[in-house]
Amino acid sequence: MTSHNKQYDHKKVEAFWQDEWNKKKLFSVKNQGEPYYVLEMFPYPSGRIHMGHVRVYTLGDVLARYKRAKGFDVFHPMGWDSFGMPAENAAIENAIHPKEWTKNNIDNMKTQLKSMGISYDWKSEISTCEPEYIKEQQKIFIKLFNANLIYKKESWANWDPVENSVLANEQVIDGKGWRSGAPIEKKLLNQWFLAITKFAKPLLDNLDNLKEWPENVKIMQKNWIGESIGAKLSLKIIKNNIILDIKEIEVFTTRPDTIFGASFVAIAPDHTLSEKLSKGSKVVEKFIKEWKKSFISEEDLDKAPKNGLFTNLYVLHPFLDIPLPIYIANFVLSSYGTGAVIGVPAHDQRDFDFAKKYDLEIKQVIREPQIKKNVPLKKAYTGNGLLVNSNFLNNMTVKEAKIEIINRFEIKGIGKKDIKYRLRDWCASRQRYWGCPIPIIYREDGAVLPVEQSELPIELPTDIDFSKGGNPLENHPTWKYTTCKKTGLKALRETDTLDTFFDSSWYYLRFINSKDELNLKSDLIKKWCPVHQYVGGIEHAVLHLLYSRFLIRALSSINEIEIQEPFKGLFCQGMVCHKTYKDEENKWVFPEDIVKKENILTHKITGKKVSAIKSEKMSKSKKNIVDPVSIIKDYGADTARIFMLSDSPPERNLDWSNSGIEGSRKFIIKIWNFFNKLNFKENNYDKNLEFEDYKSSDFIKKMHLCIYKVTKNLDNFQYNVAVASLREFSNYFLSLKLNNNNNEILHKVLSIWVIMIGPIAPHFAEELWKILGHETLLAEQPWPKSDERFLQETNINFIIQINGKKKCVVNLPKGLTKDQIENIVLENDDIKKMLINNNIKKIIIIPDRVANLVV
RNA sequence: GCCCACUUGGCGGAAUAGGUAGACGCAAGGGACUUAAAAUCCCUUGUCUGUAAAGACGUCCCGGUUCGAGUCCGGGAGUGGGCACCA
Repeated sequence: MTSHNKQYDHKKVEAFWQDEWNKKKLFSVKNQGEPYYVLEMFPYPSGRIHMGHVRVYTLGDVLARYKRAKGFDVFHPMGWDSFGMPAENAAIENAIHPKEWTKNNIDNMKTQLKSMGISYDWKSEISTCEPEYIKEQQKIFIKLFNANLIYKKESWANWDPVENSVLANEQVIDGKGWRSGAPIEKKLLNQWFLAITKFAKPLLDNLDNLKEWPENVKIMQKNWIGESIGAKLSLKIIKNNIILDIKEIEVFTTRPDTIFGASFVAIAPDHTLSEKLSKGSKVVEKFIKEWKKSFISEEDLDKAPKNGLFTNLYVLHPFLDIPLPIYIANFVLSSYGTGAVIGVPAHDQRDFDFAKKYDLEIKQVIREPQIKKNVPLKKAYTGNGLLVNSNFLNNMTVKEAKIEIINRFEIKGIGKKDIKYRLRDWCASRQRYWGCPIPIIYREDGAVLPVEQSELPIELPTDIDFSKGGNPLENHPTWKYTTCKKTGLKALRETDTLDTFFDSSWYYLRFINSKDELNLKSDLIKKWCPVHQYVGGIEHAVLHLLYSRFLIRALSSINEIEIQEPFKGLFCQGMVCHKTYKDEENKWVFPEDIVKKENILTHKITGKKVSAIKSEKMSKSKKNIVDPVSIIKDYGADTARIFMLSDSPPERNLDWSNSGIEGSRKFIIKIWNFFNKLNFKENNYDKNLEFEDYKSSDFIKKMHLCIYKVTKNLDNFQYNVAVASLREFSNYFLSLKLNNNNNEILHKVLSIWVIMIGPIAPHFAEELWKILGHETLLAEQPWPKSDERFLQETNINFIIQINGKKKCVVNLPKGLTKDQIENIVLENDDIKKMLINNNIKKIIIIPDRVANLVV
């Protein structure tokens, strides 16, 4: 038994129990019970965990421990997303090899993660830069290559001149590289693409079946895939004596109903016609050249002025026989639809802005229902209404007109219904060293072939020189030179490596049998997949999660795997935020360097005045980082965990505060002191619980209510409320005036409470469990069940309202009839007084809840 | 510009099914203990009126549905996040 009144030594306690769990291999798969795969997004090994990690891994661990207690066979692995840019940057800046840098970081982060006491099955650890992982990934690549789901094409790429590499569009922020910050230029490159657009429809449709995904993530993916139902339409070019071999332009429009309002056609600067025109025209050539340089984010472009260049060409309006001018315009994207649009200024805002600028006709063809007179439009009208000025479409609704006009297109043989997606194929090529090599060779006779299986994995060369810049593999003296094993012909290796999103698109499959050869059709994968609960940041709502969904579908379409979706349940946690401060020179200041005197904030060292800005996501640049390693050292993992879980709902942002972490520590010490005052003698309990003020039945009732609440809260991811419910009940037992501290009921109730705090503060709970005299491990205890009988109230507080406002509360037995209640209400003295000058018009009675008198 | 989310005391937040708004915590104030401080414990704390009893108001704003709205519907404002001009 633990000695009394000793200090709670979190370092000793936490290390001890982590060791015990480890020795007993508690967190390995048991192969009994219903399988439950809990996975948190694996980290990039930056070298130090941050508060965001602490939050997400705490959330995942609460779930894993809770499900284990509930009898599930929990699989909870952890690994490393270990390829990527920072290792290469470190190599350049600090002359350390990426492999070594990454390995050191993993070692450090693993130690830090272990200090948090998370219930990982470390046996299954994986790292995406290891040869075993690369090998399996290259096999997957070859499968997709052979099925034509990976292909090479020339395409505009975002060229980062500092990194000498291509960035995906979504990796470009404000026209700059998301890591280098360098302005991005357009460059045409031949690159590897994954055919995600082939799966646009099923990826979209199956979102409806992801019942355990947050609605906002599904909406984001839906918008990202962006299905548009419209029409494809061919327009004849007239008065064409410039380009003779192009006789018509194909446009895609989602609003074919507005065709009678069309006043121009706009094509993308890289449309075939634009390119042809540029060869014969200096003006066009200059316009396109400017467009190539002016790569800025699409968002900025949205706000930027619409620019266009008249081509001196016209198309013929298919129904009005009038010429419509063709413009090359900066707001038309070649990657969407056909790269050409038909401009209807009255009913599309971009077309409206363009028409205003170039003085084109704005002809309204849909009447707004509210407005009667024909007032000139101030902006485009995109809503519903009846068609006007539209010949045979007049008086139809938008919906009817769409159907009719497509009909007419088909009769005339100029167009038809068409569906387009805004989703683009996934560019997976990276001109970098620290990534998975693409297992392809280019033979001297021109053949492009996958590497033979027996040669896998193709590993990176270790002797690498970063001093030249550019693509290190391309620059390596020997690595790329090889021969074709079948023919003996000379060949060159592909020197692009894979986007790290590829690595993270299937890693959850690798965990399952991390050491053996990957068999995607194995029973183990069928047993554990899809992942029952995936936890991670909302920032991955689209890319990572959509790519993962795609990869499974691609493999499943070629019969390589038998699951359709990677993640059954998804939970996205909020960011960890902290106050930011700036001094008078507008420089960020560390919060710990600030002193407060009479409500004036000053810098501890410089003495300069400092002002609080706001609470923002923790980031190094804003100096509002709190280091979890020192927090765990000073306060302990359990205190950090309790703080992470209290107060803020997991899906919302959490504000770091010192008083919050202090409060969590006080709670632990308070409970600790209480438990140390107890003195249970096993097998010698007093059966009758005696309190000065309470009946034991109340105590048991409250305990069952607590079980009910905490269980429900955990099931609903309301971890903050679960902590509150546990504190609420602890406030109750802490306040009891005990006559006897060796009581069986008390022992039982406290044991149950300790089991329930287990997933939240696991080391602390083990320690309390020991104080209670148990010789088992708390982590192995089953979750308690609340007994319905104790949740039934015999009396309820019944509310009496007058005109919907609460007037008084009476305590009534449960189950009274409406008539009985009405009598009681009308006989109530307070109510009688209030009714003296009023006539009752109506009485509404909801038994066991409320009565409302309408007067 | 477009899309999404959010808005409840001094603060973080709670509130099955529309039925006692403010659980739990933080901060603040008062008290006890102490030579003193820290720690701990006890009390108070949505706003307004009132000595009090009590009453009125109150979940971003405006309107609606309802006997009854934090909760449902329509419109608006503010804050945060995302974005690839998606025709």
